[in-house]
Amino acid sequence: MPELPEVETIKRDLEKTVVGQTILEVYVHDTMVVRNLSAKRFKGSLAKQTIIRVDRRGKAIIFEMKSGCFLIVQPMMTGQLVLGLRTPQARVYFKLSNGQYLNYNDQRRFGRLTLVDHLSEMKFLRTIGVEPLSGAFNPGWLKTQMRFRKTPIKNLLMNQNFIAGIGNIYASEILFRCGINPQRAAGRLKIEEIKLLHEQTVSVLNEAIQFRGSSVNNYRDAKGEKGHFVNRIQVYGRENEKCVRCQRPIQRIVQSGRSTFFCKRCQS
DNA sequence: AGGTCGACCTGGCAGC
DNA sequence: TGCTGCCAGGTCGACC
Repeated sequence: MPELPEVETIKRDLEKTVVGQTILEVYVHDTMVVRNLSAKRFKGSLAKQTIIRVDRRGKAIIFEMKSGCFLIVQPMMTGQLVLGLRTPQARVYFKLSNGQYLNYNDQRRFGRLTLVDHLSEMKFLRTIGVEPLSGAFNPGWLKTQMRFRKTPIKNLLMNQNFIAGIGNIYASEILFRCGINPQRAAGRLKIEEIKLLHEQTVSVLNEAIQFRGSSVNNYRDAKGEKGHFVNRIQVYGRENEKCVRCQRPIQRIVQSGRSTFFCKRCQS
């Protein structure tokens, strides 16, 4: 599912269309995706609400309502927020005052929609780490925070309480561009490597946003379209294919239960 | 506290 | 054609 660039793409598209719209009706076809309230209260609380702002934190999209409450959407692996006509597979959909529907689709049903009065009610938002595209994420901060961390650098990049928004695809891509082996202990990186890691994290994420994200499986943006960054992915999902730099086969290993793709020769 | 693992779900695909 | 096992972009709670 979507990582930071995909969620940011959805957020920017939605922002243009839904800000100022009023939710006329809410339909909950699958109560499982609404976690903290009954479907009835969820519908009752959101009906007639006007959306005044759309935001993103890590891989979550946040809708702020005029009354002051917030709808947080975590698409997880297969969640999609698609504007337009009603989609038959929608788990939840919102009828907007401009006549459009905002559909929440989610094949695997891992995703969740949460309604709160204060963002701090959500543990996910209380503990989430630094936004990698903000000024707070810089080489000095990274150096201090990485010291003494024994976990492999790839795991640390994916730790949402450390940096917000990097998932399995971009973690592999960032490390390939840096020439850093994903199994290295985070605390053992040299200062030049930390600077490179910072620089490549920012540039990979920005480039992916520019290309409207990656579509590896069923990611779709708010218009229901695929992203184009998939054509620029150099290692993720390319086990046994030739490394673009040295032509040797890309390796796949498993770290904390997740696949990691890298080039043994180019990443040390 | 830091770190790892299994559970949560559905569906596509490879192999038999 | 079926069946089985494996795999998938994330997060949480339980455990060491």
